[in-house]
Amino acid sequence: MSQHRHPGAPGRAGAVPALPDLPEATVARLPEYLRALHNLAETGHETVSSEGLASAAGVNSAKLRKDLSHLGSYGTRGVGYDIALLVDQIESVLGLTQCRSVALVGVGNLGHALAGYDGFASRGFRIAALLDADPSRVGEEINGLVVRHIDELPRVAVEEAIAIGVIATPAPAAQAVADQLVAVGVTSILNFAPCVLSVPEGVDVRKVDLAIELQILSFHEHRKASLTALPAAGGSALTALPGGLAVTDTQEAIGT
Amino acid sequence: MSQHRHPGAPGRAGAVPALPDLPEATVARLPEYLRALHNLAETGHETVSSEGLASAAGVNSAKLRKDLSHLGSYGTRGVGYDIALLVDQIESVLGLTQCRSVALVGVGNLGHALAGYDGFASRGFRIAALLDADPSRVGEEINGLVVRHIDELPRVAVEEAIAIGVIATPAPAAQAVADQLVAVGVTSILNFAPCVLSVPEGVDVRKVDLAIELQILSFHEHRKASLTALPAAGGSALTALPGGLAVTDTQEAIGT
DNA sequence: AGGCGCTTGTGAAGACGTGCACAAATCGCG
DNA sequence: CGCGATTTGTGCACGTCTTCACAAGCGCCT
Repeated sequence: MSQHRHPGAPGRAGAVPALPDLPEATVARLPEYLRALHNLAETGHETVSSEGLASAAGVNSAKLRKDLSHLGSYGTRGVGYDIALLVDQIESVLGLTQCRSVALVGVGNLGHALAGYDGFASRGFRIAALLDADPSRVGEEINGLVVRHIDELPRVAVEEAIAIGVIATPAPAAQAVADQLVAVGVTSILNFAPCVLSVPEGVDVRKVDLAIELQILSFHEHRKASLTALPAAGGSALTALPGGLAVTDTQEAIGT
Repeated sequence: MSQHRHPGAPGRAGAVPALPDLPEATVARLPEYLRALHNLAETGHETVSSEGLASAAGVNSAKLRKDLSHLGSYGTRGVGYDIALLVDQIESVLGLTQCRSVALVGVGNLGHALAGYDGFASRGFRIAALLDADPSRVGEEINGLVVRHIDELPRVAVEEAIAIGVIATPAPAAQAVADQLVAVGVTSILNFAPCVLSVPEGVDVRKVDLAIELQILSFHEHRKASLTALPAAGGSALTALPGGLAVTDTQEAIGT
């Protein structure tokens, strides 16, 4: 399929030493650390303590230290972490030293927005192709890119060296698109369609469902409402809300 | 703030017995079950086994049974789950029996798409207000809703009984918006801006970062590439890819 | 040079989530 | 009426993740 090759050393110290088999939970947090580090670097910092970086990333400092230790960290006791070095390390581990090309399938409401989202380019991803099955959408130009028909995927995949596929189609079309992506050698898929994709082993699928997030919030909202309503009485009471409300672990309040 | 009340019984058997303090992991999966159940209901099914529902939702059947048992499930041994009853149960637990009003702040690229996303309405959420700080965007009509200035938030929050705030602004503006939302009594926020929000206790924040998802995929892509490249030799080898590839837990391949 | 304060890295314990495997329960059929 | 097929609900063991607490290491100041 596609032959990847890490182009030389990351830039500074030792080249990728090994792939230390990181815990998934750690991998999921590394991008957040990376973003926080970039922010810190832009504000002129040279080094940062685990405490500082942790609060910037919204996590516990012990967790952060353990996460970084997993990738054979480069901190200095009594000082902290060298920001530039750490950025290089994390980017190297995440495989961000090379720009990966993304094919976006489905140029509807959401696809349109994703095509114009500049957060991708700024993190080293290049939207290399826009595809859609609807002929009336083919030919449209979005953000400097022309929408092509999904049947052109095989050619596009080779021409643009597509590494990642993003599915932003309606749910009924998603499985077929996924099959087509897999057929042309894509092994990483980001799925925005509200459905389960079945893919062969070796293909990674991550799902983002906006409605699910709202429903989870709804649950907590419902629970909070019950907690403040039930303890009072049964009827319709305009109870003054007590000081201590419910707490969840989604994100902790940061004092400072 | 807003007095919620579950309007009578869910529709059939016992009214919400209590709030059984579900595990977070379970709560996160309930919406997925709900979607699968709706699909099944539309295709004419009356009941479904844990195995069937599990595969439709992309999870393990044991996990599904345990999840459902947490909310005092209503399955019948030897038969399965009554779909209509289960839908009512889950919707009741998630607090979806009432339609919740959402305020969407930030009508840029992403906000535009979210405003037009019909997946919200179909799951019982109503986008009740569009807000933006940019005067040039105020007054624009999107999907039948007029964009209003963020300073009108206090009035809008009361008029529309806003329960959930969605932040789709650029990162630098997100914290200020969050503060404003909290100030008008919103206790659930869905944040699309790539930054950490600091909110008081009792306020739930869920974050969706599209770029982070891509970076996680990038890591796995990177790892898969290393696994197929390193074991061979050091140089540039066009190694035939072995049969057994890497597997991740994000989503398993479904054989059937 | 030596001590002191600060910060990292990590062992260990606890909390949480997952999956197996099986007993209990229900239905349908002879 | 009883039996077998089927499926739920769950006790238990295992693995993963989190958090605490502290020793080891580093730089700075005297």
